[in-house]
Amino acid sequence: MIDVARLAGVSVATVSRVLSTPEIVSADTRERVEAAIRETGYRMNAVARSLRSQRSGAVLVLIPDIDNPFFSTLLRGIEEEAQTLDLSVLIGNTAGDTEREENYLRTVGERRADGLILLTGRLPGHARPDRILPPTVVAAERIDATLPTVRVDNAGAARMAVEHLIALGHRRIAHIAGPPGNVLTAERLEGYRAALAAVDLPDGPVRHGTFTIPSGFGAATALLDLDPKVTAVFASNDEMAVGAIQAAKARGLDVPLDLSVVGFDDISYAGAYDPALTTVRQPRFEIGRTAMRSLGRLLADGDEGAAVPSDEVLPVELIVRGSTGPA
Amino acid sequence: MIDVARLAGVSVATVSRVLSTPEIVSADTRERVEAAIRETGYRMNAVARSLRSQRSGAVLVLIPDIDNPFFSTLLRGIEEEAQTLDLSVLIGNTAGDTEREENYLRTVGERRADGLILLTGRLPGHARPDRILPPTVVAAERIDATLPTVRVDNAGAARMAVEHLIALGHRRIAHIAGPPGNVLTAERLEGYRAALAAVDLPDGPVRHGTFTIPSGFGAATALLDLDPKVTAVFASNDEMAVGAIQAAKARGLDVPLDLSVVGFDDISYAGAYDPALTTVRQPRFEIGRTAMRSLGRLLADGDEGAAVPSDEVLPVELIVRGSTGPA
DNA sequence: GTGAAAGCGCTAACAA
DNA sequence: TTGTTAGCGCTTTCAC
Repeated sequence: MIDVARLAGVSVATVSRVLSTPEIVSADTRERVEAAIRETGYRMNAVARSLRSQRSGAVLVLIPDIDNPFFSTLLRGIEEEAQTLDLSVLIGNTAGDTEREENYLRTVGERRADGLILLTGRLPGHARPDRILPPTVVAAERIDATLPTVRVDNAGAARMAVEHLIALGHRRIAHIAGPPGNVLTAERLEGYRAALAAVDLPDGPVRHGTFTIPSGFGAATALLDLDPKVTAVFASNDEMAVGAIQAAKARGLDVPLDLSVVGFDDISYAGAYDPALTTVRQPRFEIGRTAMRSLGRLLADGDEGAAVPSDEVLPVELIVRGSTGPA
Repeated sequence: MIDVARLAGVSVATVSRVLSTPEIVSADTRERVEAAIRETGYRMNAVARSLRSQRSGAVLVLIPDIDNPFFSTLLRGIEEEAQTLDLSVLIGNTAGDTEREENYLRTVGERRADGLILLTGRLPGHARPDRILPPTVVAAERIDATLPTVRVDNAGAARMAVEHLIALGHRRIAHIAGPPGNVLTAERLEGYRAALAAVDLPDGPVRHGTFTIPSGFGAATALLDLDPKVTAVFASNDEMAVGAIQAAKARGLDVPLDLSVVGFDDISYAGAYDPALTTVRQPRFEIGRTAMRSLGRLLADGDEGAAVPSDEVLPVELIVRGSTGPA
């Protein structure tokens, strides 16, 4: 920077101004400085800037499993928006490990990141209420009413899925829920029940899975054993729905002729499966993008904006494909 | 740090030593300082350390599409190893956009990152030979003989896949290749031809796709129209293999009874598909991990290690599942 | 083994 | 509008 200043015949302060607030520099000087920057091939040292300005210009994304297509799309949305905000994205794959979470949180304690996006579905640091979190936005799940959140209406979306089955004439509709204790599990189960209750249908059988294909297979097998008159299954995510289809095929049932199956999420290969999966599409990319946008606002506003934690609910869409048909 | 020093009755220099090189501090002082750190809840400012030590402690990963399961697993491997090396991972999703690539490269010019991992399959900056790249490792594809690379033997792996078909008695084996001009396309095509040549079989028909399901569908349809006597297809990746299976089903062919299909990559849902896909598994996680490990070494060694660019070739594995059977 | 002090490369008062 | 200067919080000689 000293070199640039010398070449342009100005002080380093002026060079700094051209870089951060060009509008307060006279057009003439600005051009001279810009020419000097080009000529010297000068690149700002972002670390020095961060030290002085007390902002790292980076955000940390805590993600349970980057390899899960659901989260990787969220991440892509985050990344896209971060780029337009000129912020860097640090990733922290926690693999559900609390210790790793703690490790990564240290990162922001050490000022490597200014803000935090939580995709982990739970509060870090054992939710210790004494711990002061940096500017934080929660995506995909509402885990704390005091934190700004971007999510979908899971209960409403589940209800939409089950109403689709009801409209097709199904009356005995089973549910493969997620693991007990999970927020998503509870909300989607609630939506399932609400849809049935709305048309005075009794609850069908319910089994819990773990959001994986094998668990969906197992749950569907149990369900079909329990009540062979079931004609439709609503699974709490697409993986379990695929497992359910496999279970149906395994016992010689045709999907959708003998059994209709609806999933949740619309992961990328839902449409490629045979039969193509009817499911509820979450706007994952948009959720990520919106979360990043909110965090950007939070960082720009200082502490003011944090006073009113936002709760943005994005719309879902029912995608009807080949895995559902008339009862 | 001043507070900690005061509380422990030492100078800030000693606190710094306890943090970075504890072994040169006497056990007694060290304990006093550590106690003071705990008591004050002091956290090191990583930015100040970076400024002083001229190392950001971060690496930048340039990735074409974070949403592609192939790349997200690579990224997970990178992340995992980075964590053990105590390095942060910055992601740059380029979406194949040269301008974005340039933008991200600026990041390292600005000293936000110390090193670079390229998953992009091409040299950034229009491969301008004048440009000096920071410590860089290339993963998954060999794009430059002067850069350390971690990859698999694509030709050998493709050959392995085709030999599997030959062993099953197939004699008329078609190939769905990737887009022309692509390194992977060329290497896998070469392996396909080598396998056939080794047993004096003529080349089967070849069509190019774009590594997507629809392109695989289109290519397989064209192939089957062209030569109905084809009994097996080797696709250059799993997505196109799935497309090929869909094409076969669409014309009433059974897989694997009428047509055997082999893919490449073993993406996560290859095993979930119906029929489950026979494919060549790339050790994606290991590739990422190894690339990060190499970069870590590069960063630790300074410029010395860069003299001999490494080329690590990791083993692949043929995963035989339901999509292939006897001719 | 420990302390004093000089920066790392910027930004932001404050002056001019 | 521009320059001077005092740090941001650390690490690392160089003394002692």
